[in-house]
Amino acid sequence: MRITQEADYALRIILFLSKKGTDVKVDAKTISESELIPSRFTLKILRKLTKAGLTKSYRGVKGGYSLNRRPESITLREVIEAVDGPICVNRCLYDKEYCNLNRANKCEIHKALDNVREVLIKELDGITFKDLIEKNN
Amino acid sequence: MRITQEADYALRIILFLSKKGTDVKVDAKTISESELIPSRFTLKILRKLTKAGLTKSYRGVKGGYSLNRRPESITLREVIEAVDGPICVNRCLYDKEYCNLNRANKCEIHKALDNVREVLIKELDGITFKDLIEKNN
DNA sequence: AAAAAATGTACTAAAAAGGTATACTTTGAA
DNA sequence: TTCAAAGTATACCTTTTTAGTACATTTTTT
Repeated sequence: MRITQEADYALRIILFLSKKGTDVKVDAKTISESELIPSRFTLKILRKLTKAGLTKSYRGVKGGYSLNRRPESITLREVIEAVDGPICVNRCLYDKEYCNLNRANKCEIHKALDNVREVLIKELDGITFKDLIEKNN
Repeated sequence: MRITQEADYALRIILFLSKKGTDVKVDAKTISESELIPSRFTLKILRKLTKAGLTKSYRGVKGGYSLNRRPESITLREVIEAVDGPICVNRCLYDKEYCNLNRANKCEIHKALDNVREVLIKELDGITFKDLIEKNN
């Protein structure tokens, strides 16, 4: 029932960039040193974030990364999903093949967990990086 | 962000026993066959549930398991926690040693995830096995 | 006393998480 | 016009967790 360490790092990276401002470019080394994330791993995560359209990358000397969207439009959910894949409380719901009862649509447990999942998503979608920056003041 | 397969099995076991009624004793083999849970694994899970006070066990010939509490008093949360341990969205929050930033109390990400955790717990605590049985009708 | 049940501990295999290595491409500046 | 500092892509490796099994023991009913 936990997000991965990788997603936690990703949230920290996006928060870091949000604090810098949308058009500020920062290189991966600076990010990894500021947030204490292993440097190769930082690059890997940034590639996922860039692929998801959350960050922009600049190659070459003086390259780096910046936010690709405004902090108020980025939610916790998006960042977590960019790294960990879709939010999901129970694998049976996400991957019906996996359900050894094949009752996914009838099973009361699964229906209840699906509601829990919706509540969770709604909550994660309700928190933006602008919210997080402002709380800081 | 998922409960384990083991917790999913546990929920199914408790639902199964809830449907039988509080004082009905069922042996592990019957449970495992009805719910398609590997038989040794069923026993292992039932031991955790018994330890947590959710089920009662009877040894010897004609032994088995029954619910130890009324379905209206057992929540999704309790069953999940009996098997997977405490509900936790981010390991840093649960295990402060683990947080490589050591900012757990200041970090806005962590504060936000802690709120998410509370929402999640509240939701899981709000659903009892009586609710699940009744939805079935 | 034998059989049918649960218990306890330890083990193992497979999958996922977390992180690293290597070879490559792009770009700015000397 | 090259070279160093950045990012890219793919593949690999190690550790931890998950999922499940094995085996010897204990309890209880018939």
